[in-house]
Amino acid sequence: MTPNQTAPDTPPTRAPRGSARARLIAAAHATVRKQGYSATTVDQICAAAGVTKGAFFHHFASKEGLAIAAAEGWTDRARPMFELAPHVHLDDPLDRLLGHIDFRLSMLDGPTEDYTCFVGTMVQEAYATNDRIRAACEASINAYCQALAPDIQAAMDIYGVPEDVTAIGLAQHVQSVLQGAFVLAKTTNDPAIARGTVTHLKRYVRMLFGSGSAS
Amino acid sequence: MTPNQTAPDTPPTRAPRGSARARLIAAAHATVRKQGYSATTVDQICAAAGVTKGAFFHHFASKEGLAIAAAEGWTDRARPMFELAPHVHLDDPLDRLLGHIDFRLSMLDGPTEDYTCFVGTMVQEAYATNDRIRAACEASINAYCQALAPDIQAAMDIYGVPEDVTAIGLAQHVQSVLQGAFVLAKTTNDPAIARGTVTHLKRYVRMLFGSGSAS
DNA sequence: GACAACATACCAACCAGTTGGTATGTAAAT
DNA sequence: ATTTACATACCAACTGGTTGGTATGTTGTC
Repeated sequence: MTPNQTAPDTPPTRAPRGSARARLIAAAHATVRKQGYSATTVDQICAAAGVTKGAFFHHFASKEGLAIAAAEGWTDRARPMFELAPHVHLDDPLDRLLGHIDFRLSMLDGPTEDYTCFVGTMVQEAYATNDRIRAACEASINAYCQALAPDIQAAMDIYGVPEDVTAIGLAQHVQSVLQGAFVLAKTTNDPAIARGTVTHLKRYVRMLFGSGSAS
Repeated sequence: MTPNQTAPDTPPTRAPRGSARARLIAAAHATVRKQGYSATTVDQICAAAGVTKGAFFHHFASKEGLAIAAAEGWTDRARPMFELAPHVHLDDPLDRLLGHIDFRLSMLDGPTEDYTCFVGTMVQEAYATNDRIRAACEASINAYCQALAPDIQAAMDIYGVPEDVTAIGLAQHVQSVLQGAFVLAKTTNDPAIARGTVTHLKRYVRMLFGSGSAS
């Protein structure tokens, strides 16, 4: 007759053993993208992950520890998404670059927190107050730019670009426009402006490489 | 002999009466740009402004109230800086636009928190959780784009641009690249990448308008 | 002397992190 | 093939410090 014994065999849908760490990182991604880092509490992350605080501090030494692990996890999560996209199999490197921009453009849809960047959001709150988090965010952004650079370099070798344009510099510009697009999208809570700005980016890349691709 | 009575007549350099509101807004700008909104406490803002909590809640109903006032104050603070810059007196609207980009480029120097955007930082933490702050940030960004649009439109009328490029859309792109430049600068705590990305923006504008200005 | 502009003292809620414990797996010893 | 010993994974309750906000007192100004 005890009221909390609704059924004799209903452990409250506890998450499978061993999944807590991954669930906490995923919960951090979701919650921080929506609310920012400081406004996100450890309790909120635990609730979203479906684990208790004890599990949290078993896997991470502190909230900062999770933040750093989540920044690394963000890179791991993004990598396959970009590497498995269809445009990577195109022959022409410029087509691959433009295909990537189109791919990023197609992601700008749905709720804001579903397409914005975890590390871009977090670094804004951490750059001056927590250098370890800042460095973890830098590493993640840097990995993205480094992944983009080879195709850009190959396109430069074929088509040529104005002097003092570098592959890594243009990759950083791509990343920069995307991050700015996210900020603008947040001001209206609508991806329309973001799509416009990424479309400008695509036009710039086309113009830079002589307005004609090989295909 | 009480040790904290160093001098009989030293009121602890209290701020002049009537300045508290403006000082609090300026302190909010500085502190939020450095730490973000959530990590910034009311006590910190009061300390930076040199006033007490009583003064804070005399002028603002809540922390949210200050945030909204500070977003409006950000627009007021930026306006004269842009309107009084020398390039606004150039005859050619494209020269004025390029002059503005150069002006923004020249601001990318010194400590990160001195050139980044208050509303851009704040909206990232507020877009999903506080619609009043979000709307105040939107208004500030929008005012900037609206201020930029007339020169862009005039340049378009003279030089022409590809179809489906609009003045307001290009103004939003300029703002977007700047916001992205700030995010990238925060990842390295160095404005070098930001300068690179704004240089790409300048090249894009030049190419868009046919690569030759009037002057 | 009345009202605005502050200052001081205080509070309830909240938050990161701790404590002490339990459940589950695993490997060596018998 | 058990038992013993230990390690990992997790949980619920608690705590000390912090935070946004309030209640009340004081000072300058018209």
